[in-house]
Amino acid sequence: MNIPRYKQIQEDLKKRIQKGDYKVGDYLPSEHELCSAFTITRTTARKALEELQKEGFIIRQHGKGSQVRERRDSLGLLTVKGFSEAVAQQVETEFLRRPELTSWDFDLSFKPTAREMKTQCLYFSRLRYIDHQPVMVEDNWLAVEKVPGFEKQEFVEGSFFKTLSQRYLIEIIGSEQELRAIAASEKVAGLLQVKKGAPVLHITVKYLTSIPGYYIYSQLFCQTDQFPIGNSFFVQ
Amino acid sequence: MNIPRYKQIQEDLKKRIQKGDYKVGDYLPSEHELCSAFTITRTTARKALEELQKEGFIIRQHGKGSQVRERRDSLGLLTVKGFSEAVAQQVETEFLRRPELTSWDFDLSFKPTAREMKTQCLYFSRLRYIDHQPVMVEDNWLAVEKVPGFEKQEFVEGSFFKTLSQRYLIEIIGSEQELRAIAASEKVAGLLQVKKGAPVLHITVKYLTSIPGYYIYSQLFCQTDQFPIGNSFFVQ
DNA sequence: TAGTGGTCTAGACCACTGG
DNA sequence: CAGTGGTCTAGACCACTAG
Repeated sequence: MNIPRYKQIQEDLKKRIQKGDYKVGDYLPSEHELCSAFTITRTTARKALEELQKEGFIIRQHGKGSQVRERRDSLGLLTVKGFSEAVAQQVETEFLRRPELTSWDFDLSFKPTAREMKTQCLYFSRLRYIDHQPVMVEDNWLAVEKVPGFEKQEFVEGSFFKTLSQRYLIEIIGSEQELRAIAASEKVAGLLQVKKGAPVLHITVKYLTSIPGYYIYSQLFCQTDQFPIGNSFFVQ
Repeated sequence: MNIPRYKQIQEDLKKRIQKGDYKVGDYLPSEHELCSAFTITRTTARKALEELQKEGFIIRQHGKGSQVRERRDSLGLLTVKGFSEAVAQQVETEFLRRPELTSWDFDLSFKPTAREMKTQCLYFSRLRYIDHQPVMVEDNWLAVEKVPGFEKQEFVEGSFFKTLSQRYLIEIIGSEQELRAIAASEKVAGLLQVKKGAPVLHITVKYLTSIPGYYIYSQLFCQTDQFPIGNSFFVQ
C-alpha cells in the first residue's frame, strides 16, 4: 500500500462518524482497542486519532478517551481545504474570468518572487454562491511555469486544488493569510449584491505548495452577513 | 522534570531561532543529530520539530530538513496564543471594564450552556493598542464557577491566559471562531478612532478549556487598516 | 549515493479520569 | 482501582532530495 496505515484508519473512522455509527458525544475505541482491531501499534493508532483531532472531528482527553465533537458548518475557510470541500450546503460557482495568461499586476500584501515574475501569470476569477446567493468573489494568480496547459482544460470535479493535485501533482502544504474589513468597491458590491461601501471581509492568501518557491496567490471578498467565515483550532 | 523532554527541546530550539543562532533559511539540526545532541530517540526529536512546525517557526521537507521560516508579524490572532504573546510590537492594554460579576446577557452566535448559566458571569473588557494606536476592543465572558476571586486580583504578567493557567490550572485547548466584516457602531468607532460605520472586523470566539463543558466567550472588534489579522497554517 | 524525514513495530512507565 | 491517553526508548524499513 502506498497510503500510510494511519491514514487508512483515520479515513475509516471518519467515514463511520459521518455515517453516524459514532454520534456526537460518543467515544471512539480507545488506542489499545484500535491496536487489536487493526493489528497496529499505539504509534499508528495515536497518529490516526491525532489527525482526526486536528480536523476537528474529535476531542481527546487524558484519562477519558476520544469523543466525537459537534462540527459547526460555517465556511471553514481558514483552512486550506478549499471552498467546495469546506461547505456542506449547496454551492455553485460561476467563472467571472476563465483561466487566462496575463502579466503580474496584482496588488496584494504578498508579492510574487523574482523567479515567478520571469514566467507568465495565470489568472482566473470566480464568484461563489451558497443557496443561490453570491457570497464570495475569488481571484487567483499563479506562475504558469508549473501548470502548462492549465488554461486549456476543465477543472477536475470543479475543484482548483483537485486539478493541481491530480493533473500536476502539486499539493498545498500550508498557507498564510491576512484579513481585513474593508468597504466594498462598486464592482465587488455589484457582484455580492450589497451596497457600495458596505463592509466586506477581504482575505489575501499565499498558499505554499509542495514545490519549494512556488506559490499560489489569492484574494477573497466575502459577504459575511448570512455566512460568517468560521474556523476551529486545536492545540496539543 | 514535569515538563516533557520534547517540550524542553522545542523551547530550546525556539529560543535559538529567536536569538538569531538560526536565521531564516538556515536548517536546524536533523532528527538524528538532535537525537545524539540531547540523548533522546527520534520519536522525541520529531515531536519537538513537529510542534515548531505547527507554531510556524520552521518548514519541514522530506529529504531536506527543517528550515527556519520567515514569520510575518501581523497579529497572529487566529491562534489561541492570545494577544500579548502574538504580537512582537509594542502593545499596551487599557481596561474599559475591570473584571466584574454580571448576568449572562451577551449576544453572540455562541450561547453559554445551561450549566454555565446557573452560575454568575464574569465579564471584562479591554482596549488594545499597538504603537499607541487603538486597534482592538475585546470583551470576555466566563462562568465565575471555576475562577473564584478572579475579580479581586491582578492579571499574571498582564495576561488573561497566563492567569487562568497559573492561578486556576485552566488551559486553553482549542477555539472556534466566526469572522464578520461589520460597520462600526458609534461606541466601537469612538474607541478605535474610526468613523462611525467604517468597516471593522468582528470576531466571536468560543475557547475550549481543559475543563470539559467550561468555555470562555470573547468578541473582538478590530481596526484592520494598519494591522491586518494574520494567520498561517500548515498541513502534514 | 549519503543523508534526510515518513512510517511503523514492540515494548515501557507515567499521569489523569472515573467509579 | 482499572482504563485511558501522554511520553519515551530502541530499533527498523522506506521514500524523498541533492550532489
